[in-house]
Amino acid sequence: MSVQERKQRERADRERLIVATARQLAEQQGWDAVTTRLLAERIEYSQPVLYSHFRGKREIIGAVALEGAAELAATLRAATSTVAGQRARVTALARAYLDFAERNPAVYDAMFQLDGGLVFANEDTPEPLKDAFAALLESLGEVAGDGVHPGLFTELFWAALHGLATLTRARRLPPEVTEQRTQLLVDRLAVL
Amino acid sequence: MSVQERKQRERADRERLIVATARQLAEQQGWDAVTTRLLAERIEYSQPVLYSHFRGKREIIGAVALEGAAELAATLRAATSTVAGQRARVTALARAYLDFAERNPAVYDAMFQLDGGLVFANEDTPEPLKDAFAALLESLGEVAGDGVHPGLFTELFWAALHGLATLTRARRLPPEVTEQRTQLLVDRLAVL
DNA sequence: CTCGGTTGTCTAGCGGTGCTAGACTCCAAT
DNA sequence: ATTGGAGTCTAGCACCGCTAGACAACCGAG
Repeated sequence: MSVQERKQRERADRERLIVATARQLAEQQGWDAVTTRLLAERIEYSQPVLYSHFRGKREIIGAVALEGAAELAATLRAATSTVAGQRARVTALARAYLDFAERNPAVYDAMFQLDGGLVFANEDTPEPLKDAFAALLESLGEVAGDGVHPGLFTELFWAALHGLATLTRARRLPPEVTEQRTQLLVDRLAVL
Repeated sequence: MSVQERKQRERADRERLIVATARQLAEQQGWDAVTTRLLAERIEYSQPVLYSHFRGKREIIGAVALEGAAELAATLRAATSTVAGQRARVTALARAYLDFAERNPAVYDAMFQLDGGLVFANEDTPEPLKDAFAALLESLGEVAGDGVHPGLFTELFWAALHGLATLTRARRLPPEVTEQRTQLLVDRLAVL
């Protein structure tokens, strides 16, 4: 049995290598550069090996997205856990979110811009995605205001953050005043 | 001279045909289906003709985006011009924006999601794009609140609308409660 | 220790993409 | 009527995601 276990372990290692390499490649040269040929070359296997792990390129993107969602959730919790006061906590959350999107553009794209074959807002949404939303909800639910559904409020706040993140990164919004926009967002949307 | 004028006119007509066909094709079957081969077939010319009008596919997307921006600006002005009262006007604006994105997903993608080679937030931003932002500013500037820069406020409100539009259409947000989210957005962000 | 069979990997190639070089046609001006 | 240039087309390049089928490597049975 030990032989099979070793093979399974090696296989799992290789799968992680594929995802990590795809992510690295995407962050360095953009998702367009992540071709199955180049990816295969980087992991030092031939193309068909990729298809023995994933159904296709979209599933590889999906795997990167899930990894990113877990990181985002952890990042948000880390940024808010040590901060006292609702206002400061929400501000820290917003900054952490926008910062994550700016520092990991390819991962952010995999999660929200590209088609990774993932299902959202649904009972069979993958756990990391639900958890990332939960991380938002933890800080935002308490500032939703009276009579406002915390989930609905979180959705709105999230959408605003997402809009800021994508439009800024696509150079549709001037990046110099990001901080002012963030302040305004927190001031207006949150009930403190 | 009349011959050259006729040729120029025919050329301009054909260019409009290309853009209109690309848009129609994208709305019907998605941008993935807009291949240069299929597009050429639809306009009943060969592929190279496309490249005598545009540098490449991205420029065709850009042309659709500009057309869409002009329409969006007109739509927003039409939706707000007849409405009395700041609150009602801003609500009408938000609904019109989200409605436009939902009814013209391919055009919306061309403007904000895909790479159409366009420049934003810049002095040499194409006129229709600046005008679309101006249309937002006209209704939103008056509800920015004291001491808040109208342009900055409009950017934030726009980002929130954009986030709602994209996340809803990508099925990242449940569509049933769009109206509630819109109401909450207007209530919180606008100073009435 | 040999041998069959399974499991894993590779080479080669299919049908598609955006884009373009070079041949050709057709027509306006001489 | 001739000719030069504008306009269009055919054919093909290099690349894409993906896969069939050949081949090698290894495990377990005799």
